[in-house]
Amino acid sequence: MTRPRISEFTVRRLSVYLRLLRELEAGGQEVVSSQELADLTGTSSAQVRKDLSHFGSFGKRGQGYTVSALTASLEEILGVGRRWNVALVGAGRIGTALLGYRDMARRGFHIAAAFDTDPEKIGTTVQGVEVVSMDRLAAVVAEEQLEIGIIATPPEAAQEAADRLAEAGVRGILNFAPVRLETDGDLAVRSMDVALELEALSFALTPDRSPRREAG
Amino acid sequence: MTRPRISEFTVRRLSVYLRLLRELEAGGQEVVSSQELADLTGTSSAQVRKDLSHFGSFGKRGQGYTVSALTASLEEILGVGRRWNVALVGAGRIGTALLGYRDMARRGFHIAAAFDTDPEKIGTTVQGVEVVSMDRLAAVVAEEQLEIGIIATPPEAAQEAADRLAEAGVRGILNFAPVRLETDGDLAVRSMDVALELEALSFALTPDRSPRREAG
DNA sequence: AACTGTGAAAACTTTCACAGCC
DNA sequence: GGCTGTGAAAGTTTTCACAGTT
Repeated sequence: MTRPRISEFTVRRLSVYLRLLRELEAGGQEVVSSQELADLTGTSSAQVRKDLSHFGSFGKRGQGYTVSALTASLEEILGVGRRWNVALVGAGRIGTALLGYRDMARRGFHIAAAFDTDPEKIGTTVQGVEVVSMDRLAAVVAEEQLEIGIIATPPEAAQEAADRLAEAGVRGILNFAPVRLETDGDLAVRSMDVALELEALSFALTPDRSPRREAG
Repeated sequence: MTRPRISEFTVRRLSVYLRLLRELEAGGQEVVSSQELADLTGTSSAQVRKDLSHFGSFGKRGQGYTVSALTASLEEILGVGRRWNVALVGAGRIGTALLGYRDMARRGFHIAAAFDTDPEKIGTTVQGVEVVSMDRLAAVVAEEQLEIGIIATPPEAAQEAADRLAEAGVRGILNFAPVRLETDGDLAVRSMDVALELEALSFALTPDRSPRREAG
């Protein structure tokens, strides 16, 4: 039996469970039930059990889950028990904010180099990371075995950044530019888009004024 | 007939369609088909038509959609044809990056004030916006009629920021802190979480090592 | 002929509810 | 008694496929 395709929803929740489990572990709690995990992460106990069941059987009936063991299992499942080397493209404000995000390194995501096209920036150091010319992207990605790329460029430069990262051998991209990236199917891509989220809020806060079918 | 609950998926896609339509309009294109919209935004033509059908009938059979008219309709549906006044809580690196995001203001989301607790920052100006003490949050939100709050604080300060924003009368929150916010049901909340997205990439790039049932 | 709008079918996700184990 | 693991049911989203309109 091959692993059934795991949905994005499940993966997202596993991350949330893991974050909580680490807090519980730091607080000295040794055992946790699916109900408690659910209450603290905003889902249902059945959902927690179903999510975990895709990967195996981690609890003891009548008892619950051992916090430390489940933490370790989720780290292995998510692949975060290791170091990921990351290439950042774009050393502007978003890039700088990411470079200063200490949590990222603590969680195993190490930004090895920041690439930019601005000659003023190249050669400088931002938050302790060197800014390197885009021309050297392929070489540095190969040399330092960077597997994940973060795109924090202006929108018009994002597609080329993605192309270059993919060609250089990166296997996943986190995209902050508000554009849809065209990529090969074997490249994992996720996007974060502030404008989209704000528009979703705007929709939620806007009274319905759209055309409507009559009743009856 | 009341409007059926519109899913987050649909809202997200409407935003994407709108962004594309604006580009097409700027490029002088007058008519677009659901197929073209789908190809350019990465979905299916049936999905485009179904999404729009929740709000009315915007196209002409045999012809397609008038770009300018559909743009205007989507702006009205999403509620982005107006100005939204925004409160930013946290004037650190993420806050600064957001303040510098020119697109936000151009799209109608105006950050009116940035709140912080750091006495060093209060009174200064970041990207043209004044940094104000958290003590004045309620007063400023009321006075300037701020309806949306953005939380860009450290995680441990996020819940209090949310409570204060809600109490001050904000109706929606965009949360950048990696915590789950407890809020009243009538407050719209959306979260953006870099760590979660990176872990989702990590999962996608990690070969399956989880326990497995035997075949047969 | 081209393309929309939409019920019906398929696919997917969540919840239910209970057997099984501690 | 308490709690997990899991099939089955319910609910949600996407895709299909075609009648209807220009």
